[in-house]
Amino acid sequence: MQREVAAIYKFYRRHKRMPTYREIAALMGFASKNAAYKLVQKLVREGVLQKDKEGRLVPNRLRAEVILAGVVEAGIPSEAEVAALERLSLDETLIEGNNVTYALRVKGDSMEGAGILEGDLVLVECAEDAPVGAIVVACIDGEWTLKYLREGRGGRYLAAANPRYPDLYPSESLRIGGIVRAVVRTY
Amino acid sequence: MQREVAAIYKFYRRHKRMPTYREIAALMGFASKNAAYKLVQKLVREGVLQKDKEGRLVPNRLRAEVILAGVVEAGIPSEAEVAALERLSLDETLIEGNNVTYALRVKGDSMEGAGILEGDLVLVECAEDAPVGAIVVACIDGEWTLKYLREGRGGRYLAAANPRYPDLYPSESLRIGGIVRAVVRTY
DNA sequence: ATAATAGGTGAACGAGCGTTCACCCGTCAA
DNA sequence: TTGACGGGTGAACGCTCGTTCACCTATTAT
Repeated sequence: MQREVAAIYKFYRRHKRMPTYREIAALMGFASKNAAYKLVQKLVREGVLQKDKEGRLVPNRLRAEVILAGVVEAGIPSEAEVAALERLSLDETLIEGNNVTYALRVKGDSMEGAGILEGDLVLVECAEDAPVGAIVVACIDGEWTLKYLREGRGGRYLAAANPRYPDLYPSESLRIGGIVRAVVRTY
Repeated sequence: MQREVAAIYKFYRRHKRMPTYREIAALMGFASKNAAYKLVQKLVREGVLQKDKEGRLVPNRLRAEVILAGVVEAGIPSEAEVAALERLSLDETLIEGNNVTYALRVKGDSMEGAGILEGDLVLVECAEDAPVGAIVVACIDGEWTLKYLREGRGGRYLAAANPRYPDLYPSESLRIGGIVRAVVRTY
């Protein structure tokens, strides 16, 4: 039972799609794809697999996504509570824009005040413009940096979140490369 | 051109499968799925998309995931550089442990010094024990909280990363619920 | 002006899809 | 002994898939 599910997810990982019933039958050694159909029905009934409304097999979110368990003060949920909780795909949540998203490793402590530390990964959506106040990856006078985008009398400039760093006013050019959409830190 | 590819991969991320030609047509606003077919053919010819030998559209795994583009100082890579860069699936990277991983929303500013702000999402791997020094979700005298796990003469205690908060020594019990493996913040 | 081309529509085709039906055969309970 | 049942086979059904064909514009090159 568990072996069957593992085989299906192995197929999914290798092919980046769920198998057809014919392929499941081959995976399990069945001669008839109907045997695979009945097996899948059983697994769906048990909640191990899922189908979308068109009947296509969909990878179970439990295996692919994070369980959103409320706030810290609520603590770790019991196994019984987990069923009712929302799921969250990080890939989906963090890369939602239509533009290309890059991950950049942060160097230095200039954005420490905004909770962005050295070594963090920032997810940057490519954009040539950004709203004032956003955290941007920008090229100022030929050098790339990660800062707040601010606007003053003299036009736009870059500001660190760390008071030990001065504001940066462009002497020649200020080109925005992208907007920071998310910060990810792993331990 | 880049917009179309992005839309297709956005569909892939949301549905965990590639779209059919009919769905691509809907995505692009075409009335005929043949327009989608021709578009895909062009993209395949350019190597932006791939098909397997059965003619199914296959995600160019290089695009379904985040492009790891080096450090901030290197800036946004040009389209030519992108081909050589590493890719990264956030779901896979952030949920690597064998135990169940939960996402918890952070309340309060007690871990501000560690770059964990109010509203951030912490990914917590369930565990009943944790190494000293780790950031843990723990239940101290019946209350759940997010702190550093420390050890002193009197045994283990919890410490905030914000100096305005006192260390917490358990008067009765200190139960560890999980270890913080990652922090995610979206803007 | 004319031809060629890129990019769209709409209809059609065979193949493969998910699904259903009828049937077979061990196992187990009544 | 009998009958229900779980798990398998094989054939069949519509629907949707990828693919092809004929045709219709605009735009561009000759």
